Amino acid sequence: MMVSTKGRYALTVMVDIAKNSNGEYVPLADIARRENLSNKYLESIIAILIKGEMLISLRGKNGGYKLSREPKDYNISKILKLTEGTLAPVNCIIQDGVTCDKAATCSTLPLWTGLDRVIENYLGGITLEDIVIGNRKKMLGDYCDKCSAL
Amino acid sequence: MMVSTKGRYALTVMVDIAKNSNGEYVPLADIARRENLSNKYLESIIAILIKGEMLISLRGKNGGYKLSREPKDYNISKILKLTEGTLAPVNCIIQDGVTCDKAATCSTLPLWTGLDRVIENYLGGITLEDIVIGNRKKMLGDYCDKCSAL
DNA sequence: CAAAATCCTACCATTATAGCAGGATTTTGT
DNA sequence: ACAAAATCCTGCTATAATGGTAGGATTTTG
Ligand code: FES
Ligand code: FES
Repeated sequence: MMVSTKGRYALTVMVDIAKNSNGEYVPLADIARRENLSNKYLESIIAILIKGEMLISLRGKNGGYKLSREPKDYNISKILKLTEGTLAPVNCIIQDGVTCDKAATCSTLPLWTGLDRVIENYLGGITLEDIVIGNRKKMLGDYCDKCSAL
Repeated sequence: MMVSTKGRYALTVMVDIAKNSNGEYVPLADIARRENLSNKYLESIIAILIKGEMLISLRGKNGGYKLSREPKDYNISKILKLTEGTLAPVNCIIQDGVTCDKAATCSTLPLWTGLDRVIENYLGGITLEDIVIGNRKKMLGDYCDKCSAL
């Protein structure tokens, strides 16, 4: 599994806030109830999103969380990398680079590098807005005969 | 991490045998020495490859392992799925289908489905031969302006 | 000043990962 | 016949990651 519940719930939270905040702060309890997720677990995930400046928080009464920008200005790849640490398909590849002593002679490395690029290109090309409005064409694509990646 | 050492080593083994067998059976110890991997761990991984009919084994003196077909007839996606169990990027998606009670109303599901397809299309389009001969163009690709997935 | 809400620190159970050990079995070459 | 070479099988183990939980401190509003 490449994306754990942490990353998945993080994205769910972002989508929930995008849909339910009208410039207002959305309380954690509301999100947890709507998405049927653990209050406490969400709290720890949201903390990461705040440190990564994906969300803005406000304490106290009428507080909660809201987006720091427009949905169209969020890139899914960045949201997932923030929470998951990396989206690299193998340990030989870390964010922006290769870390493997066998890299110089490894014949499978180009495969992993290629896979990493395909994933990054896909997720990097989709925005939070695409998910909110349900842009199925962009997410599910239609067939591309040139590179057969979609 | 989407592909653990199990899948990575499995692929390494396949490539090693493809390169070093000339129709002969290749002994485990030789593979482990060449690839600098644990004898015993490889043994357990190779057992999976045999059950999945990726390799043929022969016991006793002059025994070892060899490919069950031509390198060009192995699809990387299948090799990795066999050893990893699944390549699905999230738990909501299992081999050939969706398993999530929220699937019907989930707005992020199309994203995961799309990602799954992109991965499957990439890995499914590359063969063991591509890796053995170092077909960098196919693995690393050149830019596709239509779907931007490579 | 109380209620509503986030923030912070620490803990914990379960599962997956990455192996290791030892002996049983099969086959070949002499 | 028999020893050497090799796979096969069963079971074990240490470490890390996952998926949470608990409890209280702090901040803000009405
Ligand atoms: S084993 Fe790490 S790059 Fe190939
Ligand atoms: S949470 Fe499983 S499909 Fe969206």
